Amino acid sequence: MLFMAESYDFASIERKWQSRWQRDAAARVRGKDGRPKYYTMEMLPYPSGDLHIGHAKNYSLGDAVARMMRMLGYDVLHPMGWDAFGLPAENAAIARGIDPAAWTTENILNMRRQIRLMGTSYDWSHEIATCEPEFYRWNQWLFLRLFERGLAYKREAPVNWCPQDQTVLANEQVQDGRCWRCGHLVERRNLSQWFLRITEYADRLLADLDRLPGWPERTRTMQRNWIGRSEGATFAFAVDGLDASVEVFTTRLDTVYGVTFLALAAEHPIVAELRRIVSPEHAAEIEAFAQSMKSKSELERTSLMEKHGIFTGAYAIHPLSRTQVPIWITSYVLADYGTGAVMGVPAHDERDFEFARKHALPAVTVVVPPGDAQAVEGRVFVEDGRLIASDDFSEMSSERAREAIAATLEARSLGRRTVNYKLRDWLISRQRYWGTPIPIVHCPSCGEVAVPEEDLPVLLPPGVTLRGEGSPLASVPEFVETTCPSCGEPARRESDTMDTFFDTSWYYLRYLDPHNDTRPWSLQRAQQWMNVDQYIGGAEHTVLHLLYSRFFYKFFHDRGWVTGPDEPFSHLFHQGMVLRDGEKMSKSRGNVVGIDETAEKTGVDAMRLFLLYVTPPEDTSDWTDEGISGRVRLLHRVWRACLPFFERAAAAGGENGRALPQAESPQEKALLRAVHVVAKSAVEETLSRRFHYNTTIAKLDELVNAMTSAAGTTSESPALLYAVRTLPVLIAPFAPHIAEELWERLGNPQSVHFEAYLEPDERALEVDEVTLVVQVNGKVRARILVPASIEQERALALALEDPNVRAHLGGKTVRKQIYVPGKLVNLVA
RNA sequence: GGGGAAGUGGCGGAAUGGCAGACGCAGCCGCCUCAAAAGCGGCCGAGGCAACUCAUGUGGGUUCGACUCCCACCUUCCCCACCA
Repeated sequence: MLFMAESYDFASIERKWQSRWQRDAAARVRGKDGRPKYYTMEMLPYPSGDLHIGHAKNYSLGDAVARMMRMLGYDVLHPMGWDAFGLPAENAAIARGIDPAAWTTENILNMRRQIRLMGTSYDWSHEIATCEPEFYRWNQWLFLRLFERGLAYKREAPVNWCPQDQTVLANEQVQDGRCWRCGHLVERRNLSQWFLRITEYADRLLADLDRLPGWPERTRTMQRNWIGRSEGATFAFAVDGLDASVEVFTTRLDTVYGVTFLALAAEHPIVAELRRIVSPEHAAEIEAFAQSMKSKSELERTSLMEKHGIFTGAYAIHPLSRTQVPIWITSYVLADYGTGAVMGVPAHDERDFEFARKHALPAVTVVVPPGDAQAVEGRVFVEDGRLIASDDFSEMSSERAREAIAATLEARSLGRRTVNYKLRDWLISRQRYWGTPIPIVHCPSCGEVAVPEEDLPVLLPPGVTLRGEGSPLASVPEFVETTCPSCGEPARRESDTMDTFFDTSWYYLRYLDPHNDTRPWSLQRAQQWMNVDQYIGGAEHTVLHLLYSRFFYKFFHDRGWVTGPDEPFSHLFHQGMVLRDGEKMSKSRGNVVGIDETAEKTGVDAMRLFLLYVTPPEDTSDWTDEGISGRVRLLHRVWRACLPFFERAAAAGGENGRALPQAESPQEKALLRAVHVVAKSAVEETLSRRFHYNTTIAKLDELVNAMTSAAGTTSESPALLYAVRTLPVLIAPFAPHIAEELWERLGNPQSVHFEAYLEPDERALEVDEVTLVVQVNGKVRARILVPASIEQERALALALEDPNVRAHLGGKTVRKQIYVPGKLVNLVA
């Protein structure tokens, strides 16, 4: 051997191209050059410190999509930013006695470096960080637009309070009765808080899910369930001995004659009044029960399933039967759903049944199954059926009875048909520092006054000592003490900050126009770029971020700030998690795969290929060191396949040999086909938005195998040269560094990422010969090699000639012949 | 309790009505090497000497033909969960 062949040195190749791409701003959008727009983005990260492998999977996929779409001729906007406000920064600041801004900035610097280290193609000229005044002033501006429309309001209500994080939480942020962030049990507290009236949009948020075919079905279903629409009726029971009534909501008006008690939540406003009219003993019991409910956490009250309750001593009058029913206070009625009171129908509701049995309340059967009416006596029957013992409504079907009873209640002004939602208004106040100050001033005479637009942003005061208790901003006199913008008298500034989900409900619009200092974004930019064509991120945001964003976008649409469809994300894709050797990665387990180490050990091209190859992107992937070494091997094979052509191809000039050559042999034909099979897969997986690049990369393996064996027999074939010249284009979206390096070494002056992707060529994809499977009665009995263009007659004749086929036919007559061109013949005897 | 997704070799997966197991990982054998690594070539679901038979969670069904479609069941994972 005269000299050592140069081997694939991923470290220097990756370093070289990352700095060159950054210098050339290679991923900038092109602007108006007639190409169709494509807005694709990944969910922006929280700057927690280090990029983890889950981010890497998200961005490997997102970057492959962006690069594919660019090479397919689109003007691609692919931005990145930072979800930079939030509790971890504040907690880190408390623990270390530092400024959350400093901690956040440091993390952003590190993670931006790591995202670049992955060789991703983001257009950094659109970068945003939500903690910067030039971003959050527009949070405040948008809040004021919501406020002036009555969609932002302050109200005292029982809310979720996390004692660990010392702040309130939105419903969506309570999981299994615990804080989504720290896992601490959530308490119930009555506090005055800011809400956004998302319930105003409940109907549209629900109905429009049907107009999002580009969203995963499970995500739409989960949102549907979360919104939880139910149709029913609301009607009132008069309280005996009191000039007041209690409204109840029900979806089962057909069971109304089965009511044997009325059940109230402990917080129901009528409870205080009842205490006045009942005996002192009952009043004392009511007080004690209400107190015991108050002291219990939401989880204890609702998830422990034990149904507690007491009789109040008061009675209500059934609006239809005019009978007396006892009024109970129970643990299982929710204060903030429906009316906070329910009609108790033990015979036809599981929960009422359980409660009635425990407290010896009677059950009255009023709906029976069509067949055996006796069968349900003494048991709970929750299905629809035929009514009995229900005055004029007896003998009706449940469905008809619901209509008829509702009509009667409406005619007599006793009630009305109503729709209820599980969705509650979105609580956005947070008693924390590191978030957007709510731009409101509380004036003793004027009430809640909006901070004038010219005074925005209300800046977060710097240098606040954070102790992790109390409301940090409330303890800063220079911040809180102000004058009323309306009357000029002394007033107090609102000290709550916003939930960070406010920031991420519209950040995709700020990306479009990140430096606009007169508006959050311009209508022109929104018209040019919205909607987001592809959004890729984890499934954990299904009912949080993705629902809030839809709400905001509909509001913007109604105000005319965006045009076109009133949904922000036309296509949504959830990538799966990444495990390591079947286990979750965590610092405590010590099994975290670091981006920096991986870049050093295997290179990021191999990492990107592995993450896309190991599973379909929506599935959970398992990171193994052996697995990634398979992708490293592939890249070495790619390199070696191209290596002998560096000098020759460069000398021949980049543009030569781009046309599909004539295949001189079956092997060459197969090689050319393998090239176009990769292209076909890549294009189809991209445009279908299935993104199963695992199959594309498997075909790339096959191509490289074919190139390796072709090189073993002939090194001068035009087909092999064509494959070598085309390979960098094929792999550019998935392994961008090696693609660029090979492209340059093969004599191309311009970046491979500006090339058009290889258009799958039908001539290259077609085959001359196919293996026809011959079945007899559905079982494979022969395989015959035939010309691809074979006629049906001829194929059947050849099939019948096969000795094994004849043996299995055993002389019987063929009753039926199935012929699938290019695939199989089935002879049914 | 409700809803959703999924069950295929030792492992990740491919095939979505037409040759089950592409491609890779692991393993085994060989070549190369003084040796090892790398690389290259081969084998790799089970049974059988073979012809073949069996095999995609289980049981049915539709079909010339089912991993794929339908029904029932089992298992796993995820989400919601006293929402009247």
